[in-house]
Amino acid sequence: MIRPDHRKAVLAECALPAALEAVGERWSFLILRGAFNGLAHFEEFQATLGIARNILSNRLGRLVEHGILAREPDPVDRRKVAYRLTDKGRALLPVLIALRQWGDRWISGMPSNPVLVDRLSRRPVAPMDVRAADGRPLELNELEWIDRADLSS
Amino acid sequence: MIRPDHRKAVLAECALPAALEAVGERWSFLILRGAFNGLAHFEEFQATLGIARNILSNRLGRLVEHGILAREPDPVDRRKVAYRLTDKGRALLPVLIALRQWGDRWISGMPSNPVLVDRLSRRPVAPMDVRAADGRPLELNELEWIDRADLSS
DNA sequence: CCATATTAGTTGTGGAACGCAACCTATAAA
DNA sequence: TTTATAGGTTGCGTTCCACAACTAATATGG
Repeated sequence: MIRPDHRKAVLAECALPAALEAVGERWSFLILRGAFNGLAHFEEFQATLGIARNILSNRLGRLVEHGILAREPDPVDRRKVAYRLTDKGRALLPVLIALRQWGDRWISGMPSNPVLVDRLSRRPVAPMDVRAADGRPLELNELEWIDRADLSS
Repeated sequence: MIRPDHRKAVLAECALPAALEAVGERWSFLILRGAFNGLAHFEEFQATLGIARNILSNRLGRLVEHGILAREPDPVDRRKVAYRLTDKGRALLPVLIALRQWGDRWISGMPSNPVLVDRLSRRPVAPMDVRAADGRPLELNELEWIDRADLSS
Protein backbone atom coordinates (compact mmCIF):
# COMPACT_ATOMS: atom_id res chain seq x y z
CA MET A 1 0.00 0.00 0.00
CA ILE A 2 1.14 3.51 -0.86
CA ARG A 3 1.70 5.75 2.15
CA PRO A 4 -1.41 7.96 2.55
CA ASP A 5 0.54 11.21 2.64
CA HIS A 6 2.12 10.34 -0.68
CA ARG A 7 -1.00 9.13 -2.38
CA LYS A 8 -2.05 12.36 -3.98
CA ALA A 9 1.41 13.25 -5.27
CA VAL A 10 1.86 9.73 -6.52
CA LEU A 11 -1.42 9.53 -8.37
CA ALA A 12 -0.51 12.74 -10.16
CA GLU A 13 2.37 10.96 -11.91
CA CYS A 14 -0.01 8.55 -13.56
CA ALA A 15 -0.53 8.61 -17.32
CA LEU A 16 -4.20 7.74 -16.96
CA PRO A 17 -5.50 11.35 -16.88
CA ALA A 18 -3.50 12.20 -20.01
CA ALA A 19 -4.74 9.09 -21.77
CA LEU A 20 -8.32 9.92 -20.88
CA GLU A 21 -7.83 13.44 -22.13
CA ALA A 22 -7.04 11.96 -25.55
CA VAL A 23 -9.64 9.19 -25.80
CA GLY A 24 -11.94 9.60 -22.80
CA GLU A 25 -14.68 11.70 -24.33
CA ARG A 26 -18.01 10.32 -25.35
CA TRP A 27 -17.91 8.51 -28.73
CA SER A 28 -14.11 8.39 -28.98
CA PHE A 29 -13.86 4.70 -28.20
CA LEU A 30 -16.74 3.85 -30.50
CA ILE A 31 -15.13 5.80 -33.33
CA LEU A 32 -11.93 3.85 -32.73
CA ARG A 33 -13.80 0.57 -32.68
CA GLY A 34 -15.24 1.56 -36.05
CA ALA A 35 -11.79 2.38 -37.37
CA PHE A 36 -10.49 -1.00 -36.20
CA ASN A 37 -13.38 -2.59 -38.09
CA GLY A 38 -12.54 -0.86 -41.33
CA LEU A 39 -14.53 2.36 -41.21
CA ALA A 40 -12.60 5.26 -42.71
CA HIS A 41 -14.96 7.94 -44.06
CA PHE A 42 -17.05 10.58 -42.33
CA GLU A 43 -20.34 9.30 -43.71
CA GLU A 44 -19.45 5.73 -42.79
CA PHE A 45 -18.84 6.65 -39.16
CA GLN A 46 -21.94 8.79 -39.09
CA ALA A 47 -24.28 6.20 -40.57
CA THR A 48 -22.80 3.29 -38.62
CA LEU A 49 -22.63 4.91 -35.20
CA GLY A 50 -25.58 7.29 -35.49
CA ILE A 51 -23.48 10.06 -33.97
CA ALA A 52 -24.40 13.71 -34.53
CA ARG A 53 -22.40 15.21 -37.40
CA ASN A 54 -20.97 18.14 -35.45
CA ILE A 55 -19.81 15.86 -32.65
CA LEU A 56 -18.30 13.41 -35.12
CA SER A 57 -16.48 16.28 -36.78
CA ASN A 58 -15.15 17.44 -33.43
CA ARG A 59 -14.05 13.94 -32.31
CA LEU A 60 -12.32 13.10 -35.58
CA GLY A 61 -10.49 16.42 -35.34
CA ARG A 62 -9.40 15.73 -31.78
CA LEU A 63 -8.24 12.21 -32.55
CA VAL A 64 -6.25 13.59 -35.49
CA GLU A 65 -4.75 16.31 -33.26
CA HIS A 66 -3.67 13.62 -30.81
CA GLY A 67 -2.08 11.60 -33.60
CA ILE A 68 -4.44 8.67 -33.10
CA LEU A 69 -6.05 8.98 -36.52
CA ALA A 70 -4.51 10.37 -39.70
CA ARG A 71 -6.61 12.49 -42.05
CA GLU A 72 -5.88 11.36 -45.58
CA PRO A 73 -7.62 13.18 -48.45
CA ASP A 74 -8.40 10.80 -51.30
CA PRO A 75 -6.17 11.66 -54.29
CA VAL A 76 -8.62 10.42 -56.93
CA ASP A 77 -11.94 11.67 -55.50
CA ARG A 78 -11.17 14.96 -53.84
CA ARG A 79 -14.46 15.00 -51.94
CA LYS A 80 -13.42 12.04 -49.89
CA VAL A 81 -11.28 11.99 -46.77
CA ALA A 82 -10.07 8.78 -45.16
CA TYR A 83 -9.45 8.67 -41.42
CA ARG A 84 -7.00 5.87 -40.68
CA LEU A 85 -5.44 4.58 -37.49
CA THR A 86 -1.85 5.56 -36.86
CA ASP A 87 0.55 3.32 -34.94
CA LYS A 88 -0.44 5.26 -31.83
CA GLY A 89 -4.08 4.55 -32.59
CA ARG A 90 -3.48 0.88 -33.35
CA ALA A 91 -1.70 0.60 -30.00
CA LEU A 92 -5.08 1.15 -28.35
CA LEU A 93 -6.35 -2.25 -29.46
CA PRO A 94 -5.50 -3.94 -26.12
CA VAL A 95 -7.55 -1.31 -24.30
CA LEU A 96 -10.48 -1.77 -26.62
CA ILE A 97 -10.37 -5.55 -26.43
CA ALA A 98 -10.00 -5.56 -22.66
CA LEU A 99 -13.00 -3.28 -22.25
CA ARG A 100 -15.09 -5.28 -24.70
CA GLN A 101 -14.20 -8.56 -23.01
CA TRP A 102 -15.18 -7.04 -19.67
CA GLY A 103 -18.54 -6.06 -21.12
CA ASP A 104 -18.99 -9.54 -22.58
CA ARG A 105 -18.26 -11.20 -19.26
CA TRP A 106 -19.91 -8.81 -16.78
CA ILE A 107 -22.68 -7.03 -18.67
CA SER A 108 -23.99 -8.76 -21.77
CA GLY A 109 -22.97 -12.25 -20.66
CA MET A 110 -22.13 -13.37 -24.19
CA PRO A 111 -19.31 -12.83 -26.69
CA SER A 112 -19.59 -9.76 -28.89
CA ASN A 113 -19.83 -9.75 -32.63
CA PRO A 114 -17.67 -9.50 -34.69
CA VAL A 115 -15.11 -11.72 -32.99
CA LEU A 116 -11.42 -10.94 -33.10
CA VAL A 117 -9.61 -14.13 -34.10
CA ASP A 118 -6.08 -15.30 -34.64
CA ARG A 119 -5.75 -15.57 -38.43
CA LEU A 120 -3.94 -18.88 -38.23
CA SER A 121 -6.07 -20.86 -35.82
CA ARG A 122 -9.21 -18.84 -36.57
CA ARG A 123 -10.03 -19.08 -32.89
CA PRO A 124 -10.99 -16.08 -30.71
CA VAL A 125 -8.17 -14.30 -28.97
CA ALA A 126 -7.51 -15.14 -25.32
CA PRO A 127 -8.96 -13.11 -22.44
CA MET A 128 -6.73 -10.14 -21.69
CA ASP A 129 -5.02 -10.47 -18.36
CA VAL A 130 -2.22 -8.93 -16.38
CA ARG A 131 1.00 -10.92 -16.58
CA ALA A 132 4.36 -10.93 -14.86
CA ALA A 133 7.47 -10.01 -16.82
CA ASP A 134 8.03 -13.73 -17.51
CA GLY A 135 4.55 -14.08 -19.03
CA ARG A 136 2.91 -15.85 -16.10
CA PRO A 137 -0.73 -14.65 -15.63
CA LEU A 138 -1.19 -12.93 -12.28
CA GLU A 139 -4.11 -13.03 -9.88
CA LEU A 140 -5.06 -9.88 -7.98
CA ASN A 141 -3.49 -11.05 -4.73
CA GLU A 142 -0.18 -11.49 -6.53
CA LEU A 143 -0.14 -7.81 -7.47
CA GLU A 144 1.17 -4.85 -5.53
CA TRP A 145 1.54 -1.13 -6.17
CA ILE A 146 4.95 0.24 -5.28
CA ASP A 147 6.65 3.58 -5.68
CA ARG A 148 8.93 3.70 -8.69
CA ALA A 149 11.80 4.77 -6.43
CA ASP A 150 11.46 1.45 -4.59
CA LEU A 151 11.86 -0.65 -7.75
CA SER A 152 14.59 -3.23 -7.29
CA SER A 153 15.48 -2.88 -11.00
CA MET B 1 -13.11 -7.62 -43.43
CA ILE B 2 -16.78 -7.52 -42.46
CA ARG B 3 -19.19 -7.14 -45.35
CA PRO B 4 -20.15 -3.45 -45.58
CA ASP B 5 -23.88 -4.12 -45.62
CA HIS B 6 -23.56 -6.07 -42.39
CA ARG B 7 -21.31 -3.65 -40.59
CA LYS B 8 -23.95 -1.64 -38.81
CA ALA B 9 -25.93 -4.64 -37.61
CA VAL B 10 -22.76 -6.35 -36.53
CA LEU B 11 -21.39 -3.42 -34.57
CA ALA B 12 -24.64 -3.25 -32.66
CA GLU B 13 -23.91 -6.65 -31.09
CA CYS B 14 -20.77 -5.33 -29.46
CA ALA B 15 -20.54 -5.02 -25.69
CA LEU B 16 -18.46 -1.87 -25.95
CA PRO B 17 -21.41 0.59 -25.80
CA ALA B 18 -22.78 -1.14 -22.72
CA ALA B 19 -19.37 -1.14 -21.06
CA LEU B 20 -18.94 2.56 -21.79
CA GLU B 21 -22.39 3.24 -20.38
CA ALA B 22 -21.14 1.81 -17.09
CA VAL B 23 -17.64 3.29 -16.86
CA GLY B 24 -17.33 5.74 -19.77
CA GLU B 25 -18.31 8.96 -18.03
CA ARG B 26 -15.83 11.56 -16.94
CA TRP B 27 -14.04 10.66 -13.67
CA SER B 28 -15.23 7.05 -13.56
CA PHE B 29 -11.87 5.59 -14.55
CA LEU B 30 -10.00 7.88 -12.18
CA ILE B 31 -12.29 6.89 -9.32
CA LEU B 32 -11.58 3.25 -10.13
CA ARG B 33 -7.86 3.89 -10.29
CA GLY B 34 -8.17 5.42 -6.81
CA ALA B 35 -10.09 2.40 -5.57
CA PHE B 36 -7.41 0.06 -6.95
CA ASN B 37 -4.86 2.15 -5.07
CA GLY B 38 -6.65 1.78 -1.77
CA LEU B 39 -8.99 4.77 -1.65
CA ALA B 40 -12.33 3.88 -0.10
CA HIS B 41 -13.94 6.96 1.48
CA PHE B 42 -15.79 9.89 -0.05
CA GLU B 43 -13.42 12.48 1.40
CA GLU B 44 -10.39 10.47 0.25
CA PHE B 45 -11.60 10.39 -3.35
CA GLN B 46 -12.56 14.05 -3.19
CA ALA B 47 -9.26 15.27 -1.79
CA THR B 48 -7.11 12.99 -3.94
CA LEU B 49 -8.83 13.55 -7.27
CA GLY B 50 -10.04 17.12 -6.76
CA ILE B 51 -13.42 16.17 -8.19
CA ALA B 52 -16.51 18.26 -7.39
CA ARG B 53 -18.48 16.76 -4.53
CA ASN B 54 -21.80 16.51 -6.34
CA ILE B 55 -20.18 14.79 -9.31
CA LEU B 56 -18.30 12.40 -7.04
CA SER B 57 -21.56 11.59 -5.28
CA ASN B 58 -23.21 10.91 -8.63
CA ARG B 59 -20.35 8.73 -9.94
CA LEU B 60 -20.04 6.65 -6.79
CA GLY B 61 -23.79 6.10 -6.93
CA ARG B 62 -23.65 5.01 -10.56
CA LEU B 63 -20.71 2.67 -10.00
CA VAL B 64 -22.59 1.14 -7.07
CA GLU B 65 -25.74 0.77 -9.21
CA HIS B 66 -23.68 -1.03 -11.83
CA GLY B 67 -22.23 -3.37 -9.21
CA ILE B 68 -18.69 -2.13 -9.77
CA LEU B 69 -18.29 -0.67 -6.29
CA ALA B 70 -20.02 -1.80 -3.10
CA ARG B 71 -21.20 0.78 -0.57
CA GLU B 72 -20.26 -0.48 2.87
CA PRO B 73 -21.28 1.61 5.89
CA ASP B 74 -18.68 1.37 8.64
CA PRO B 75 -20.17 -0.60 11.56
CA VAL B 76 -18.08 1.12 14.24
CA ASP B 77 -18.11 4.74 13.02
CA ARG B 78 -21.53 5.30 11.53
CA ARG B 79 -20.47 8.48 9.75
CA LYS B 80 -18.14 6.57 7.49
CA VAL B 81 -18.95 4.72 4.29
CA ALA B 82 -16.41 2.59 2.46
CA TYR B 83 -16.66 2.16 -1.30
CA ARG B 84 -14.91 -1.06 -2.27
CA LEU B 85 -14.35 -2.80 -5.57
CA THR B 86 -16.52 -5.81 -6.26
CA ASP B 87 -15.34 -8.74 -8.38
CA LYS B 88 -16.91 -6.97 -11.36
CA GLY B 89 -14.94 -3.86 -10.52
CA ARG B 90 -11.70 -5.72 -9.96
CA ALA B 91 -12.17 -7.32 -13.38
CA LEU B 92 -11.59 -3.88 -14.89
CA LEU B 93 -7.92 -3.92 -13.91
CA PRO B 94 -6.73 -5.13 -17.35
CA VAL B 95 -8.56 -2.21 -18.98
CA LEU B 96 -7.02 0.27 -16.58
CA ILE B 97 -3.53 -1.14 -16.95
CA ALA B 98 -3.78 -1.29 -20.73
CA LEU B 99 -4.88 2.32 -20.92
CA ARG B 100 -2.21 3.47 -18.50
CA GLN B 101 0.49 1.59 -20.38
CA TRP B 102 -0.70 3.18 -23.62
CA GLY B 103 -0.40 6.61 -21.99
CA ASP B 104 3.07 5.76 -20.69
CA ARG B 105 4.26 4.67 -24.11
CA TRP B 106 2.50 7.16 -26.41
CA ILE B 107 1.86 10.29 -24.35
CA SER B 108 4.04 10.76 -21.30
CA GLY B 109 6.92 8.65 -22.63
CA MET B 110 7.81 7.30 -19.21
CA PRO B 111 6.41 4.74 -16.76
CA SER B 112 3.69 5.94 -14.40
CA ASN B 113 3.91 5.99 -10.65
CA PRO B 114 2.99 3.94 -8.66
CA VAL B 115 4.13 0.85 -10.55
CA LEU B 116 2.11 -2.34 -10.54
CA VAL B 117 4.51 -5.18 -9.76
CA ASP B 118 4.40 -8.93 -9.39
CA ARG B 119 4.68 -9.51 -5.65
CA LEU B 120 7.16 -12.36 -6.08
CA SER B 121 9.67 -10.92 -8.51
CA ARG B 122 8.89 -7.32 -7.52
CA ARG B 123 9.26 -6.43 -11.19
CA PRO B 124 6.70 -4.40 -13.19
CA VAL B 125 3.98 -6.34 -14.93
CA ALA B 126 4.42 -7.07 -18.64
CA PRO B 127 2.93 -4.86 -21.35
CA MET B 128 -0.67 -5.88 -22.04
CA ASP B 129 -1.07 -7.44 -25.43
CA VAL B 130 -3.55 -9.43 -27.44
CA ARG B 131 -2.77 -13.14 -27.46
CA ALA B 132 -4.00 -16.20 -29.29
CA ALA B 133 -5.86 -18.91 -27.39
CA ASP B 134 -2.56 -20.74 -26.92
CA GLY B 135 -0.96 -17.71 -25.28
CA ARG B 136 1.15 -16.61 -28.25
CA PRO B 137 1.28 -12.77 -28.54
CA LEU B 138 -0.29 -11.57 -31.77
CA GLU B 139 0.72 -8.74 -34.08
CA LEU B 140 -1.97 -6.70 -35.78
CA ASN B 141 -1.51 -8.40 -39.12
CA GLU B 142 -2.19 -11.76 -37.47
CA LEU B 143 -5.62 -10.57 -36.34
CA GLU B 144 -8.91 -10.65 -38.18
CA TRP B 145 -12.51 -9.76 -37.37
CA ILE B 146 -15.01 -12.43 -38.32
CA ASP B 147 -18.72 -12.89 -37.81
CA ARG B 148 -19.51 -15.15 -34.89
CA ALA B 149 -21.58 -17.33 -37.19
CA ASP B 150 -18.41 -18.07 -39.18
CA LEU B 151 -16.47 -19.35 -36.16
CA SER B 152 -15.00 -22.77 -36.92
CA SER B 153 -15.45 -23.97 -33.30
C1' DC C 1 -22.26 22.15 -70.14
C1' DC C 2 -25.76 22.06 -66.82
C1' DA C 3 -28.49 19.81 -63.26
C1' DT C 4 -28.17 16.66 -59.61
C1' DA C 5 -25.98 13.76 -56.19
C1' DT C 6 -22.27 12.92 -53.00
C1' DT C 7 -18.96 13.97 -49.35
C1' DA C 8 -17.56 16.43 -45.60
C1' DG C 9 -18.36 19.35 -43.04
C1' DT C 10 -20.63 24.13 -40.25
C1' DT C 11 -24.29 26.75 -37.80
C1' DG C 12 -28.09 27.55 -34.66
C1' DT C 13 -30.75 26.18 -30.87
C1' DG C 14 -32.24 23.71 -26.81
C1' DG C 15 -31.22 20.35 -23.22
C1' DA C 16 -28.01 17.61 -20.41
C1' DA C 17 -23.83 17.25 -17.95
C1' DC C 18 -20.29 19.42 -15.32
C1' DG C 19 -17.71 22.61 -11.91
C1' DC C 20 -17.86 25.56 -7.93
C1' DA C 21 -19.25 27.23 -3.62
C1' DA C 22 -22.34 27.14 0.01
C1' DC C 23 -25.14 24.69 2.86
C1' DC C 24 -27.10 20.60 5.54
C1' DT C 25 -27.52 16.22 8.51
C1' DA C 26 -25.89 12.69 11.34
C1' DT C 27 -22.49 11.12 14.16
C1' DA C 28 -18.29 11.22 16.92
C1' DA C 29 -14.74 13.51 19.81
C1' DA C 30 -13.13 16.96 23.25
C1' DT D 1 -22.44 20.46 25.20
C1' DT D 2 -19.83 22.62 21.97
C1' DT D 3 -16.90 21.51 18.06
C1' DA D 4 -15.13 18.66 14.34
C1' DT D 5 -15.74 15.10 10.86
C1' DA D 6 -17.93 12.39 7.11
C1' DG D 7 -20.91 12.24 3.51
C1' DG D 8 -23.54 14.19 1.19
C1' DT D 9 -27.36 18.05 -1.30
C1' DT D 10 -28.69 22.54 -3.49
C1' DG D 11 -28.34 26.54 -6.53
C1' DC D 12 -26.24 28.59 -10.25
C1' DG D 13 -23.38 29.51 -14.17
C1' DT D 14 -20.63 27.29 -17.88
C1' DT D 15 -19.50 23.81 -21.07
C1' DC D 16 -20.69 19.82 -23.68
C1' DC D 17 -23.90 17.25 -26.48
C1' DA D 18 -27.99 16.12 -29.75
C1' DC D 19 -30.86 17.34 -33.56
C1' DA D 20 -31.99 19.61 -37.65
C1' DA D 21 -30.96 22.67 -41.20
C1' DC D 22 -27.76 24.63 -44.11
C1' DT D 23 -23.26 25.16 -46.97
C1' DA D 24 -19.01 24.37 -50.02
C1' DA D 25 -16.52 21.62 -53.01
C1' DT D 26 -16.35 18.07 -56.03
C1' DA D 27 -18.07 14.36 -58.95
C1' DT D 28 -21.55 12.22 -62.09
C1' DG D 29 -25.23 11.67 -65.62
C1' DG D 30 -27.77 13.49 -69.42
